[in-house]
Amino acid sequence: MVKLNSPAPGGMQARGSNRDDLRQGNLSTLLEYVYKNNSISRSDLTSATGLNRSTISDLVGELVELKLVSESESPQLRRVGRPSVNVSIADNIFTITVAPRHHSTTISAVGMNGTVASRIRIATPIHPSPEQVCDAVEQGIGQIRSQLKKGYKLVGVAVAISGQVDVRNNSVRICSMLKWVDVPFGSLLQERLRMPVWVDNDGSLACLAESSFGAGRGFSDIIYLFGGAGGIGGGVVIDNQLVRGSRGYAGELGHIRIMDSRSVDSLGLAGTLEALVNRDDLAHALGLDDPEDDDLSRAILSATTPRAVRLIEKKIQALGYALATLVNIFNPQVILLSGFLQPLYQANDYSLLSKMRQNAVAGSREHVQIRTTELGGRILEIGGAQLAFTDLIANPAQAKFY
Amino acid sequence: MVKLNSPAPGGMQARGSNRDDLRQGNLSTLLEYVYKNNSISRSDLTSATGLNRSTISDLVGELVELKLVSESESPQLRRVGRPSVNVSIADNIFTITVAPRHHSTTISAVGMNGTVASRIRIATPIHPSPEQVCDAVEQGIGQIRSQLKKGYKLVGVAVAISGQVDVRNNSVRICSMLKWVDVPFGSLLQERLRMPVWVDNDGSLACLAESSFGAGRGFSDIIYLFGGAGGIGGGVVIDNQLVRGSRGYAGELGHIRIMDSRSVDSLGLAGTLEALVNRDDLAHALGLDDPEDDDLSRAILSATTPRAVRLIEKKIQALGYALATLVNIFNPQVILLSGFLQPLYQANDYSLLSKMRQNAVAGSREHVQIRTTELGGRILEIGGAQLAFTDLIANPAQAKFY
DNA sequence: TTCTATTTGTTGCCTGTGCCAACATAAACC
DNA sequence: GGTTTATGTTGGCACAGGCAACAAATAGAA
Repeated sequence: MVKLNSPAPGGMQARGSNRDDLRQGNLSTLLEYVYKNNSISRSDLTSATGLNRSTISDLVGELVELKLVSESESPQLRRVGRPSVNVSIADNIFTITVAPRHHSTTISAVGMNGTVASRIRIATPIHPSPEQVCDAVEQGIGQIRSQLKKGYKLVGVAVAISGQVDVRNNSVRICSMLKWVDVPFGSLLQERLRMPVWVDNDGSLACLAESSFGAGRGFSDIIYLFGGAGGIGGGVVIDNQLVRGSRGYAGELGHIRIMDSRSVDSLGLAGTLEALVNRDDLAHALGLDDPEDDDLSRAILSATTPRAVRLIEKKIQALGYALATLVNIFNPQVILLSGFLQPLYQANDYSLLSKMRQNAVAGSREHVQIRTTELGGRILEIGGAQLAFTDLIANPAQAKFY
Repeated sequence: MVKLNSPAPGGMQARGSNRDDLRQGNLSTLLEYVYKNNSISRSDLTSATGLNRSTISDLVGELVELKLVSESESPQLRRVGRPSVNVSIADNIFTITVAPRHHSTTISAVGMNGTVASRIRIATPIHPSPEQVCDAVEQGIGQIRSQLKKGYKLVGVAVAISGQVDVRNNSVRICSMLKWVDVPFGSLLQERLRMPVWVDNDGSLACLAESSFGAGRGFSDIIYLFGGAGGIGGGVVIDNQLVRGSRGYAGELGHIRIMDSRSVDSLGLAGTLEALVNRDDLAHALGLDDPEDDDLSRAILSATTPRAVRLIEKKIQALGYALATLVNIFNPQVILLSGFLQPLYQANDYSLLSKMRQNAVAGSREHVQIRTTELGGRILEIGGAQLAFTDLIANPAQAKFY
C-alpha cells in the first residue's frame, strides 16, 4: 500500500498524539482500506486493523455520516455465520486530473471508486502558455460538471507534468514539452478554479499508480521506468513510500549516466540512459516514422534486419547498465518497465537480466524481478487521483468539496 | 531526526491504533527527544510535542519509573518563571558495538548518553572465521562488563560489517574484508551471547550517525559517501528515513557505473565510481605507500607534481559524475563526503561542484550542498548505538536488559 | 524586602475513545 | 426446528490526555 507523505513538515520533529489524533488516524486507516479495496466487509476491516468489532462499527458509522462510504448488504458468501455488512467507497466523489501536452490538454473526472467517469481532450495552440492551459482546464471542468450525475463532489485538481515539478509549491521548474520555465502553475490554476490543485511529475504519478494498483501491487520497494517520445522518466518507491526528494525533483532516472558517449539526452547531458536508449533511434532503425507505441512495440519484437537487431541489443545492454546502477543503489524487489522499454525487455529478457546481474552487487541482484506494467492509458488518471485523494484520506473528517 | 523503521512488517497493511498504542507512542516520542538531546527540560518537551503539561508530567514520570531517564534540578537559566525540571537520559544504559576488521575486532560500550565508555581491540587471525570473531566479542564483552560501573544495563550488540548485510535476518551476504560469504553472523553471536544482536552495513551505520548527530543534522534528504582502503561505501537518507531496500543491501553507492573503463572495483565491476576513484591510485601517484588517512589527505591537498595534480583532477571529475547521477535520482539537500573523498573535495571544490552541476537536472542541482563529515573515529560506534537503541526507543515499556 | 508578573509543576475532574461482555441476529449445517 | 458459527448491537468500563485552578519558583521593579 504505497503512500504519499502528507504536506511534509520539513525537518519538523515528531509531535505527540492525543485522543483526537487517535480517532482521526483510525478513521483515515479505515477509509484507506475501503479506498484501496473499493469495497470491503466490516469483518475484514476488523481483522485487518486489529480493532474491536464495536469500534469498527462506530468508526464506519462516522464515515457513513460523512458520506464518504456507504454500507450495503453483503453479497452471498455461502459462509457460516451472520453475513457481514459491506462498506463501499462513495460513488459521487471525484477528482479532476489534468495532463497538458504539446497541442492538447486532457481533463478527466476520476471517481474515488477508480472509474474514469468522463474524459475530455481540448485542443490548445502548440506549446500553450499556462494561461491557455488554464483556459482549457476551466472549459473542460465546465463540461465535466454538466456530464456528471447530480450530487457529485470534487476534491480538487491533479496535474501531471512531463517535467520537473517543485511539489512544495506546485510550480513547474522546467517542462520542455510545454516550453515552460518556472511557472507557478498550481497557484495560477488554483486561483482560477478556487479549489485545491496538486501538481506533480508524470513519472512519479505513474509510479504511484502502478505500485498501488498495477504490477507493483504488494511490493514495498519498486523502481518504475517509462520510455516515451519525450525521453525516459521514472519513479521510485522505497518502503511503501514514493521518493520525492527535498523538493520533488527526485526520480529523474533517465538522466543517470552510464557510459562515455557523445549522444546527449533531452537536457543535453551526454552518456545518460535517455541519451543512449532513445525512441527515435529505434524507430529510425526499424524504418518507422513517428510510430504509434503499439507499432513500435511490434516492430521491435519482430525485428529481423541485422542493423535493427544490433541496435536493439545495444539498447538492451545500455538499459541493463542503468538497471544495475539502480539495483545497487536501491536493492528493489521489482523493476517495472513501461513504454518502449517494455518491448526491449520482451525482445530479449535474458540479455537484459544478465547484463543487469553482471553489474549489480551480489545481494541485490539475486531476488530482483523485472516486470512489465499493467495499467495502460489510464495510468496518469489513476496516479493523479491518488495524489488528489491523499489529503482526503489522511483527514476524512476535514473533507471539503467543490 | 533520522529514523530507522522498526522490524518492518514486510508489505503488511497499516493497523489501527488503540489507546495503548497512543500511550506507547507518546512515551516513545518523549524518550526519543531525550535521547537525541541527551538532556531536555520538561517545558521544552511540552512545546515540542504539543502535549499538555500534565500529560508530560505523567509520561516522564513513567519513564523515570522505568529507569530510562532521570529528573534533575534545572541549570540556572536566568529566565522569568518557575524553572523547569530537566530530563536526562539514564547514564547506565549501554550498547555493545562491534567492528570486525582484517586482523582485529573492536568492541565498545556506548552509553545511551553518547559516551564511549570503554573500547577494546582484540587481535584475531587474519581473515578471522565467524567463530573467531564470536570468541573475540565474547572475550571483549567480558572485559567490558568488568570495566563498567556497577548497575549498568546492556540492550544488545550492534555489528558493523564492511560488506553486504541482509538486515532481515542479520546475516552477512558477502564481506570481502573478512572473506565471509553467507554467514548468519547475527544468529551465531546471538546464540553465544544470549542477547539481541543487530548487524548492518558500515556505510549505512555511518550515514545514520552522521545524519542524526553530525554534518547531516537538520537535513531530511542526505547522501553520504565514504572513501576508504576497501573502496567506496555510502548511505542514503530520504525523508528522514535510512534507505535500506528490500533486504538491506541498498546504498552500494560505490558500484554505480559512470563511464567506460577497464578499471574494475573490488567486486570486479568496470567503470564504477569505486573503480575510477581509487585510494591506491592516489597514494601511488603521490608517492605514498599504504599511508594513513591524514597523511594521504595532506598529500592530496598539497600535491604539486603535474602527474598527481592531473590524477586528482581526474578523480574529481569522476566523482562529479557520480554525484550528478545521485542528485538526479534523489534530489537531496546535502551530500556528505568522508574518508579520502573529503580532501578531493577540498582540493578543488569548485571543480567538483561544477562537474556535478553540469550533469544534474535543473531543479535538483540548484540547492544541493556538498559538505564534509563531522564525526571522526567514533562514527561507527555512534551509528551502531543508534541501531541498537532503536527498539528500546520504539517501545520503552517493553525494555529488556542483559 | 516586598510585591508583581511570569512560567512551570501539581491536582482533581472531565471528556471521549476504544474495549469488553452479554445479547441479538442471520446465515449454514444437521 | 435446533445447533453451530460468525457478526452486529448495546451499555458500561477503563484510562489517556485535556483543562482549570492552584501552588511554587524565579526575575524584576518598587
